[in-house]
Amino acid sequence: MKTIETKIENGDCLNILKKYPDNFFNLIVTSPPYADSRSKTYGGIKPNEYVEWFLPRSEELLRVLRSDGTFVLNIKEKAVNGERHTYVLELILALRKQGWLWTEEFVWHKKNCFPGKWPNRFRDAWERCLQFNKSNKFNMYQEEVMVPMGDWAKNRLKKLSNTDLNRDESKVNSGFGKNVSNWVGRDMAYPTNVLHFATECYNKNHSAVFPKALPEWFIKLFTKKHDWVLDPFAGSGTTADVSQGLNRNSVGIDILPEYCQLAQKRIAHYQYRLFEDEAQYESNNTEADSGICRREYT
Amino acid sequence: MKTIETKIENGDCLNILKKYPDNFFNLIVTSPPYADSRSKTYGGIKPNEYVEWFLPRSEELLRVLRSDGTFVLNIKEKAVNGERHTYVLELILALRKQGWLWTEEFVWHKKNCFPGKWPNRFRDAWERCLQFNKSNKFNMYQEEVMVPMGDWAKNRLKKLSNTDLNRDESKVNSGFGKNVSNWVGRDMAYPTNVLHFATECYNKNHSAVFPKALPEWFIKLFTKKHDWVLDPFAGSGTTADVSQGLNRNSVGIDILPEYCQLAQKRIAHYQYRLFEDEAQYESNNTEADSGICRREYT
DNA sequence: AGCTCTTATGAATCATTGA
DNA sequence: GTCAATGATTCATAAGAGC
Repeated sequence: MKTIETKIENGDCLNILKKYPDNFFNLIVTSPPYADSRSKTYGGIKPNEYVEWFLPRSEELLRVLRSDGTFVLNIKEKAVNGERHTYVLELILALRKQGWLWTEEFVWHKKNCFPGKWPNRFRDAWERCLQFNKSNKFNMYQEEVMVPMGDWAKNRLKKLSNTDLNRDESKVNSGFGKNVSNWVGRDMAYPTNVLHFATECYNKNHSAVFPKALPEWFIKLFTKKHDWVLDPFAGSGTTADVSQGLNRNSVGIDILPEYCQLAQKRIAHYQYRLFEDEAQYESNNTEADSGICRREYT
Repeated sequence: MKTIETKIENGDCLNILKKYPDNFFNLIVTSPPYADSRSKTYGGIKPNEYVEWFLPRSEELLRVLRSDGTFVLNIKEKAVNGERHTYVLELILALRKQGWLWTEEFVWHKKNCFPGKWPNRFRDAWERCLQFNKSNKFNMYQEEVMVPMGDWAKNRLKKLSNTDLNRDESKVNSGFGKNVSNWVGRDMAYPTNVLHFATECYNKNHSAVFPKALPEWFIKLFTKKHDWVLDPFAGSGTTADVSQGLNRNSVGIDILPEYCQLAQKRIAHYQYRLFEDEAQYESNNTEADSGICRREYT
């Protein structure tokens, strides 16, 4: 029986990370503050200053990441003066100069993107999930994110409506039945580099970052149990929460005390639920208060 | 009834375009030869030389495009030595320096992408469709590409609740949902910047996989009938073919004579079919104008 | 368990107005 | 003239309640 640690630390990751040794984390997955958004609540970095702001922090990330580990960066540039800003492109180029390998770019398709209408632009329904590595020998557990084909097909068929049929030209033309026959006999399929997740929109009083499904997918793909996961811009602690649920150790850092408190509460809540479920749980409030949360694993 | 012109020209677009006047085309949509791929069949440009090769040609494109026109570039970087190459990012930055505005990046999600398995990479299921403009006052006919609303709308609009009327401002006080009655009776919605098209894989002898649905969508969105469409890397002539079918004038340029012959044949065939089925063709067109769906949701 | 119906809200963007 | 705040526009999802 091993213990899972879940730490929430308050401060700028640039400073906090100094405490951590080289080559420690197996995965860094984060959604940093986007340029020029939430300027009131999150210290708003200007698009033109974004790369300059980011690089010292990514330098620390490069140090604490293991050589077989992975860094996943969820980000999307906004429209400025009718154009997409280029700071994300410049960031990718700068990170490569810093020593990172730009291994892959996943697309997160936001199925329920924000509504709106403009004369010269459609709604933005996707974000980048940039994968960086220190070496091209990195750990990847592809089987852990395989899609069960049978269930998927069952669900898909059940939910199939006439609107779906109208929208799906290829199904109409090529015959849906023919495709179904392809699925028979195959249980699991590997995914692609396009991820389809909806943003979470339940009642929340803080600005949501990414949906749990997003870090969950990358944690499964790039780590195994008892590995260490870092989120240097933790926000309300989604990554730490998910890591705990998947039996991964994790560290979440955020500069705002309010967010750290929220994250702490999420983790504590989880601990409490566990406590109820399992009688032999040994309570350790001292550590929980100091930002460490232990979870049993059998 | 006016005449639609469809020209196929053999040669390097860098030279051919010199014949064309400034501010002539309403839309340029193309899928240029990707760097380092198809090197045997298409004169393979090396990734490191790609920007340098592209810029003189895009200079001509900038000249022949009208100031209210749009340039759509379908492209995707390949993995080189385990990394995504950066030439597309560099190209975007270079095009901006050349005077283009980088207005938007659409994602083309390839639903039936090429099968395969690698130890450190999933299948690549998306490509970029980069939108560039000469000014932020460009023509966009959004109604032409509207899609049916989801099933949710049917139930949602049956009864207007009071919460719809006073949606409280959670983060950004945007006064949302003030007039839900606007939705009643609507059955079409505007699309997003994520496009779901299947690749056409029936013609194995052409190396370019450019499904008709892709240029079709952009032609409908950015041009009206009798406008001029250019594809400077026409390949087998998909853009010209589709333009003709949508009653747009077009010019397709390709450096390979074989491709030009293929394209020529496609157009002739189509013309013949047009002549035969004129009545039916007109009616189809009316339907298309009223919003037949070419887009899929997952 | 399942299913239907209700309801809140999400890293949005542009045009206009005001300082 | 540049920058900042405000108003207007809008779609799809999942939690939760009810049956």
